[in-house]
Amino acid sequence: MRRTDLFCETLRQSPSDAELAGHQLLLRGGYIQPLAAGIYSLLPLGQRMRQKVEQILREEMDAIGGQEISMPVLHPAELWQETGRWQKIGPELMRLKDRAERDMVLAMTHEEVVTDLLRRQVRSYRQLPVMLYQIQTKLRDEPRARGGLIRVREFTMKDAYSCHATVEDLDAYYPRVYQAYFNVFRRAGIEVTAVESDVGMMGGTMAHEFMFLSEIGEDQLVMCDSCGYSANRQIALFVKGEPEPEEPKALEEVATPNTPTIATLARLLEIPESRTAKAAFFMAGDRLIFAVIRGDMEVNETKLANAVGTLELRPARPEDLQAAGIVAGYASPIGVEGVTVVVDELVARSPNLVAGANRPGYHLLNTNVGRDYEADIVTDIAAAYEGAGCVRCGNPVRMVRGIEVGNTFKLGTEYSHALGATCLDENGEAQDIIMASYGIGVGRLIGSIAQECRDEKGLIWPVTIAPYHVYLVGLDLDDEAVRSAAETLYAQLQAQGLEVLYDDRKERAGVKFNDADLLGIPLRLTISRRALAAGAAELKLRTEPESRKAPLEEAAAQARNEVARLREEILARVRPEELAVR
RNA sequence: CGGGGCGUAGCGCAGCCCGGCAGCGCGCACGGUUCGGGACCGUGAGGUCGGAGGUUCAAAUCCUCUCGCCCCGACCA
Repeated sequence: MRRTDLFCETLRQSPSDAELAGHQLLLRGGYIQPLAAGIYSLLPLGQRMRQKVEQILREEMDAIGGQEISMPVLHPAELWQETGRWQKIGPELMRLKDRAERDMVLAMTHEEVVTDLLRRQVRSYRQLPVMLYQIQTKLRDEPRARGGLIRVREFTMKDAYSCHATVEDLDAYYPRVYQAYFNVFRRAGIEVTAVESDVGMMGGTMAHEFMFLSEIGEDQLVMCDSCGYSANRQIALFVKGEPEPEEPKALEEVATPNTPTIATLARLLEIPESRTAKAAFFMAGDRLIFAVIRGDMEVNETKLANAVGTLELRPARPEDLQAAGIVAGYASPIGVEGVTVVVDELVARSPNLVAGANRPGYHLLNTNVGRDYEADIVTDIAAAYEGAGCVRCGNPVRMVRGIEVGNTFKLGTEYSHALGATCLDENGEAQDIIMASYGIGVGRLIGSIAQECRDEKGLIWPVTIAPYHVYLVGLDLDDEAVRSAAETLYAQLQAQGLEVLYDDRKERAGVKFNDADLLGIPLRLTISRRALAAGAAELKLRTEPESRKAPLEEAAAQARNEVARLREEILARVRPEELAVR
């Protein structure tokens, strides 16, 4: 491709509404163009990268028996009503009506449709297993799109669905997808960390997230350097330690003016925060959830939501508390009616905690679960924190941030049961089909790589996904001899099977070099009067500061070898991976 | 949805308080000089000042409403 023909305008300054470095570079390099918040066009360079990533995805999915299909983006609402997600999922699901006023859905994922396919097509266990995948547009009305391609409202996702006659078959297959996922990310040039995760709106029994570790990530991960335990903070378990055993003492009210927080309370009473019980309030629909946790810990909302069996948990507002007669800052479940009390298991086994007296300015000493109040649910609802004890080995864990670039879910029979997708087993009995779903966000992956693979001059793409292999800089092109040598080299490079972007513009050297760096093409070749005088082209890796001379007649072959070497370097990272489990 | 910020030429910004000709840099077009890491000189094109309403002799500027974009939080895969 000649630069004079390429639809690509590079910017010297990045648009002011771009925050992340990777996003800025994608904009400056002319890879993407925003249309609205979280909605982007891919320009030719961006589209080429998407195709590179998609090709890797196809190869890896095909290698584990995947068959590519294409499912609609527009769905009738009935299908989503059948699985209950029409009701369960909030405004994130895009809904619309067609001209006949029928409710429709813009797909955010495709479990419903693929399960509908199964119930129409599959009758016997002999037709299973089957792995179907597609690379398709997804729509999610994110409350807050941000970070360029990292978090968008419309995006391309590779989603795959495996369907099995037995749980054992799924269990045997799942690790193959897991391995294929690692292969995909490594071939695309990045390392990810797989962690066990919450099943969230997908439902099901086991899930992994493939996290690209990055400071800009929005997910928090718990990692143990000692034993390798890793989990999303949403579900991370940890060791809470044993409270000192103590005989229950008599309840006692004390005046504690102006101590609405645990910190002020502990200071006033001169006790550690761990000797207090903290109340936190959430709404599950119109049900008020009264969560009780030890004063030195935080509530993990995902654990709490799972405990009460809801997808929609939101912090309670002052008016919610007022309606229930709860005094914020001085609340405890003692004597409070009409709410769901969820007590962290650590609180349940900690004697004599200080808790609110349910009137302003007073607390109760020596509260004990079971004696002073009853819990509707006792379970683990505490959030892991930096330095908490690892659940597996007890050593302190570390909190890191990550971007979820892929996920895998064992769905079980959640969808097949709801939609009646069954097959007959060996005994001629109808069984719900066992399913799993697997996603990888293509744009998010590219955005993550852009954020990671760059320097102060611009992007530095892994050769496996770079839009072009070689950036051919032609200088002094008004000199006929140089121009003809450049044209010849351009043709030779292509004849070597290389993808070449040939900068034949009437620009000064600095402009072309800077553009080459900005665009992040792995290999740069320069041909100029000076180079020609030496009978050579100059060859430079994007990652190296200096160029070297390559005799003209060898230049194309050397370039091919360099690209092959870069590719092998990346592919050498592909290796077997053990399933991460708790 | 809560808090904060910003909408002026393709991009980056000034002008707004204190109302009075719509500006600067980059980019773009043309001419010339340059020519190996974002050159220089000259000429030029390009703007319903996000939109609507109001105040005023007069609004980019003041007031009201509204739309959009960004950041933090809430939420979410």
